[in-house]
Amino acid sequence: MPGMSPAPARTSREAILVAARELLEEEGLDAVVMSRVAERVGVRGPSLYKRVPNRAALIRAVGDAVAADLGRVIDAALRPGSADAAEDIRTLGRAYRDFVRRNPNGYGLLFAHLEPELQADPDVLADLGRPIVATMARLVGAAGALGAARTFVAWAHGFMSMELAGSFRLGGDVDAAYATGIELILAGISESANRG
Amino acid sequence: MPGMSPAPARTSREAILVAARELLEEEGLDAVVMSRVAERVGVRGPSLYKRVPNRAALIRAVGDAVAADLGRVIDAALRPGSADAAEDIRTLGRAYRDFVRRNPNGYGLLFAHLEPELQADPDVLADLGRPIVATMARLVGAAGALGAARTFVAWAHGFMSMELAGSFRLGGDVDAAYATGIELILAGISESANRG
DNA sequence: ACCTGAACACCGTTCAAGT
DNA sequence: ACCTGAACACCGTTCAAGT
Repeated sequence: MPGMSPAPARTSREAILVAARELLEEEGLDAVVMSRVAERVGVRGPSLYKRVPNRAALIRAVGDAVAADLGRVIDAALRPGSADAAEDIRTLGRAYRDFVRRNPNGYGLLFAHLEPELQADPDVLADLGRPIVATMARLVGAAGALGAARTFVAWAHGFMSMELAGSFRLGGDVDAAYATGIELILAGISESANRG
Repeated sequence: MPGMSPAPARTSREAILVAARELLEEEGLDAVVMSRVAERVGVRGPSLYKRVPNRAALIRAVGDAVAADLGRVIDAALRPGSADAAEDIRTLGRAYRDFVRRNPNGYGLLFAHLEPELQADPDVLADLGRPIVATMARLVGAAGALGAARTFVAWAHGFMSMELAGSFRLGGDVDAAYATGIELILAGISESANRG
């Protein structure tokens, strides 16, 4: 028949991304091996290169997908019209932690310091911050919003980074420390806003 | 002569660690390749296995060395007898950032989420926190010290993690954001301490 | 148009043979 | 006792040949 390909596609870029992300979460970044990804989607290693340029690009694309999911989580927590911005930040803090614990290795990809060619699109990451800045603006005004958002995000990210790395080894309740941290940051934010 | 080795050592574990750390800082973790480390110390790849069990152990040892250096930086900033604990925390915050910027890839090793076999000794990392908790105890009392230290360290680590990853892309002055963050955290700490 | 096996380069690691 | 080249397994990537 005219228009019929001599060899129909047996997989898709989407299936490859899903397989790579599963492998990442199940066994870590080292397990994301081209031949293993290929096996999961039913082809051989070399066939992947029809859909992705190379392994680094595949991993970057997985990071972009994780970032997109995280963006949806952030947007769901922050309703622009809500009356209580501080409560939105609390909701965001909890949702953020839930997301990271459900996607630990994918999240690790977003802020991995190493090997820039594996890094997700920086513009996508920057966009994650915008709704948080907007919510902070409702809390402390436009002038202090960026600084407040950066402090909150740095704290939340640092906390999760350390929790995932198993760095909380001095005892105490980690759940409680997270809740305390949110309140401490919120207190510091309103304190700083009142002073300046 | 009796007691003389048939083949004298041409390198040392220490030299290997130094070479690996240099390579890490100069070109990143992927550049820490056994044959390249060996070249720097004047032997061939297989000879390294007389001094270190394997690449993962070598990288863990580099991480331990970085952690030890960071520990000295922390101890230098926090003088147990000083009158002003809040000022000690400010000093620590600045010293911490300076250290991370001088050792970006080494620091990245300490909190890399990926590949647990590359992770530095968790007990060594935990010890880094003890003097910080002690300083916080002077600031807010023993009860809130651990929570305050965790919030501060999570923020500082998160900030540096994001700065290294190039995640601050919404404009503004990053130096100022760091200084603001320290004050915000300190304000939140005293606020929380006064309340509870 | 896509898939495959063969091939190549690169790297971690082992080991027998040298000194 | 340590060093080395050869060898092996594994992986990313390319490519000629199939359909």
